[in-house]
Order: sequence, then C-alpha cells, then structure tokens
Amino acid sequence: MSVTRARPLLVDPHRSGNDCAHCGARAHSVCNAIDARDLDRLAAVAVQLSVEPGRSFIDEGDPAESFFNVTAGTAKLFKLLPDGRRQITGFAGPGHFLGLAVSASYSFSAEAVELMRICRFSRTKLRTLLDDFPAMEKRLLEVASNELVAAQEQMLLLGRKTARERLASFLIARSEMPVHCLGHKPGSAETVLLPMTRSDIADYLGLTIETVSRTLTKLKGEGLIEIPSTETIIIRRHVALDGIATGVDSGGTR
Amino acid sequence: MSVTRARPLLVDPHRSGNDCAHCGARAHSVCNAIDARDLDRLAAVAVQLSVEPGRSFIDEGDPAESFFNVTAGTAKLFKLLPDGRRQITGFAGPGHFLGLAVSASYSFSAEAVELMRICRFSRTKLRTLLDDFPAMEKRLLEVASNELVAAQEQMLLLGRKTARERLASFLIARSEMPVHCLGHKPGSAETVLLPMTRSDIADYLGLTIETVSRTLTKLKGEGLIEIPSTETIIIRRHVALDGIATGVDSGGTR
DNA sequence: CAAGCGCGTTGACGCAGATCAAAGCGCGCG
DNA sequence: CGCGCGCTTTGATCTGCGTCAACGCGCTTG
Repeated sequence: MSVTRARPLLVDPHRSGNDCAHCGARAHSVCNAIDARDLDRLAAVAVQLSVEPGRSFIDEGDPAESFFNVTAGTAKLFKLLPDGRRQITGFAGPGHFLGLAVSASYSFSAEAVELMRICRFSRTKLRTLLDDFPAMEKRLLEVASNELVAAQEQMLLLGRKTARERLASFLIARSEMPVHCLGHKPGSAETVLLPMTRSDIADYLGLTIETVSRTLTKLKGEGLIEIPSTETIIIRRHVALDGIATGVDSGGTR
Repeated sequence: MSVTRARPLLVDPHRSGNDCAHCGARAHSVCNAIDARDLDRLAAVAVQLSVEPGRSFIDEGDPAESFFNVTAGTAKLFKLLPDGRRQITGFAGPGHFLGLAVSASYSFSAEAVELMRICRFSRTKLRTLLDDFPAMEKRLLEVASNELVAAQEQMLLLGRKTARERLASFLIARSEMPVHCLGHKPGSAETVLLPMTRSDIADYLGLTIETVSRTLTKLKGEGLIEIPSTETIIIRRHVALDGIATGVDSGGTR
C-alpha cells in the first residue's frame, strides 16, 4: 500500500522534535491542552518531519502506528476505489490532528499539497500520555465532534447539492476559514487561496475537473467572483454566493 | 424549527430513568464505561422516553440542551436544505449515542423510524459527570472516531459510487451490522431488514426513490438478492454483491 | 528558444440518473 | 368486503454532468 512513498520522510536534521514550547501551531492544536510546564513530556514523544508536495505520509490500509499533527502547510485526505476513483474527504491545515481511529490500520491516505511540517507521535506512547492529561483527551473529543459536524455538512453537499452549489459552498467555506488554518498572510477577507489543483477540488466535491472549471468560469461571468490567477479567487458578491451555497437561490441567474 | 414536534415526547410513566443497571442497551453503549456500582449516578441524570415512528426528537438549529442514547428502535439523522432537499447522514440504532457537538445548537435533526426508546441526559449534568468518569470520555472519543471513519466511507459513496454500487454497499453494510444494533431477532445472516422507507434509503444514498426501486429490481433480476417483502431483502450472492459495493466489479453483469 | 509536459479551459456529445406520469399493492377503515 | 390512501414499482422522457477531444498557457529542460 505504501508504493508512493519511495523515499523516507524527511526528518528535520537540527531539531528532531523537542520544542513544543515554541511551536507556532500549538495555540490552535490539541497540544494547547497541555500545560506549558509539561510540554517536555509531549516533546519527548514527538518527532518533527517535513513532507514535500505530492508526497504521501499516511497510506490507507497501512498499520496505524502514528498520530500526526500538522504544524505548517496543507494535506489532502482521501480514499480510493480499486479502479482509481478518488474521494478527498478533507484538507488538513496547521493545527489539524490526524490519525484518530480505533482500528489497527489507517482508513484513509494523506498527501501533502504544499510543503508541510508535521509532528509525528507514536500511537502507543501518546496513548499512555493521554492517561496523564485528560484535558488533552477532552480536546480530542471536541476536535472529533467538530469534524463529525463538518463531515455531515459535506454529506449534504455530496448527496444533494448541484455543481454550482458545491463550488459556492467550497469557496464560502474557504473564505471563512480561520487565518491560522491557511498558513499564509491574510490578504483581503474575500481573497480565497487555493493551494490544491482543480483535480483535488473536483475529487473533494464529487465532480470532474471540467465541471469545476466550467462552473467557476460561469460564476466569474455572473460577476460573483474574480479569478486573477489559477490559485486565487476573489469573492465579489459574498451574500449572493452564500445564498447559492446554502440552496436559497436555485432561481436567479443560472 | 420544532414545528414537527406537535406533542411533547412521551415520558415513560412507571420508570422515568432510574435503572441503568438493567438497561439492555448498556453493554453496547458508552454507558458500559461506567462501573456497575456507579450506575446510580448515571441514572440520576437520565430520563427514559418513548418516541413514536415519524416523530422527531432533535431539530437542527434548536439549542442543544440534551444528549441522547438510543436503547431500542431506529432513528434517522438528517440535514435539510431550505427547499426541502434532504440528506440522511445516518441511522441510529440501540447503543447509538447522539448529540456530540461543541456548538450550542444541534447541527442535524433526528426522527424515529420505528418506535423508539431513548435515554435523555442533560448536557450540563452529563458534562460534570464526565469529569468524574474519564473512562466514559475515552469511550466517547472511540465512538466519535468510529463515526468519523464511517462518515468518510459515506463521502466516498456519495461522491464517487454509482447507484448500483451505493445500493450494494448499503445492503452489505446492513448485513454486517451487529445484531444488537438492529433491535430484532437475527434470522439468517443474509436476511437484511429495512425498517426505513424507500424515500429514506434514497435520501441516505443521495438518489431518488425511483432509482432505488429500479436498482433493487435489477439486482433481484440478476439473482444477487431476493425481495420477499418491501422491508426484507435476502442476499443470495454475498461475495458478488460485495464486489459491486467495493467497486471491484464495474464490468460483469450490468 | 524550441520542445515537452502538466495543468487548466473550452467545446461537442452521450448517458446515468432525475423528473414526470401512471399503475399496482398492501392495509386500515367504514 | 369495497374503498381510499400511502408507498412502491414501472415506464417514458429529459437533463446536468460526465466523457472525449482539442487547445492554450506557463514552466522546465536541454
């Protein structure tokens, strides 16, 4: 299953996991449930890694030996069908915790979209650590609950929304993302950056690249958005776009 | 948002929540994380209710004041778009815990498919209880993790599978469900009971009733299943059906 | 700077599944 | 027992999006 991971992941040479205290992502991750004076215990089980764009660091079906915490960059999480059809179940930015699962093997794959920085925890070691820090377990439950809500929203999108509504929902959701999750300078609140390819967007929204491209072009033609570059979209009429996203529109400009 | 809940839920007259020790669903629910001698504390915050078929007991958008635990029967969980399009995100049987969410209001609705028996917990009371029983919090995290895995599987289904594959997946999943989740006598391992309507199935699989009906008829015509009654399906060729479900088939008998 | 390649856009056409319409069919009820 | 009603099935037709194909554009490479 780990065919794509030709070379080992890059272990950061000069500091392989011992400065949780200075980690920029801590404030936004589950790690902030651990008190500052106990951070050394967390650091002891963490290993910092870099992951190059396109490289996968979790492979569906592989034994689930580690948890991961994203500290920089973005990953796509996905599942595959035997014939290659792919569903991207989410994108994970800084602060995102990965690998929650009771099962002995990963139920999805993860691959870097941009250059990433991640923290790897041994599953067993983190589990024993959790016994000493119930606050962190609480945080994990919160995180999982929130992801569950997001997953249900995505099911609604995949099962019942039109291509137009899916793209609108995607853009609105991206525009509402907290700054730290994107890992770049803010720009205007209505400027949406898309580090992933059209193919990734299509596989996230259950569409084809062609439909994604065509639909974006249409939204642009209607003056709802601007597309200054492939990876940048500016929302011009946020309210109207949001109306489409939530299915209020339906009529109006088709 | 609570338009459909015309009458209040039925509070069981003779025992309104005080015998967790004899609860048939405990073995399969998060409640089994609590030691037998502490069950009285759990019982103190629980209220037993009955819910008639078709009656809703959670309404999306309402303030989330309670958690629920299903002890008998089945509920459908769903989200609506303003124009009435519906996505059923799951079915909850005995042992299923409902209401996990950080948000102050419910993010989905729940309605009984069959006559149900549920346990209601005050959100605040249960939360203080959780502080004393970290084992239960651990169980909740496990439950949430498993649901997350299931949700991702469903996203794959909704985003990338054909109608045929969706129905096959649905039937296989139902047939593999642990007996206690169905709340009825087993029958043959390959006999699948469907307490929900075709409309519910359609809204769960992101299809229409017509497509569900037609596809089932087709599967029957190919000798993969039998349909002795509307709410009963017998899987005749489990391996073949499973092949379709996981997308291995594609060719073969269309 | 020409060639090659990955990615995105655009157009023409086809089809899986939606929509529209009309029967069955089981079941409770008068 | 006949009637009505909700659910399901089946058929005919339509359509949003997928598929196939061509082309453009920016980047890398030699």
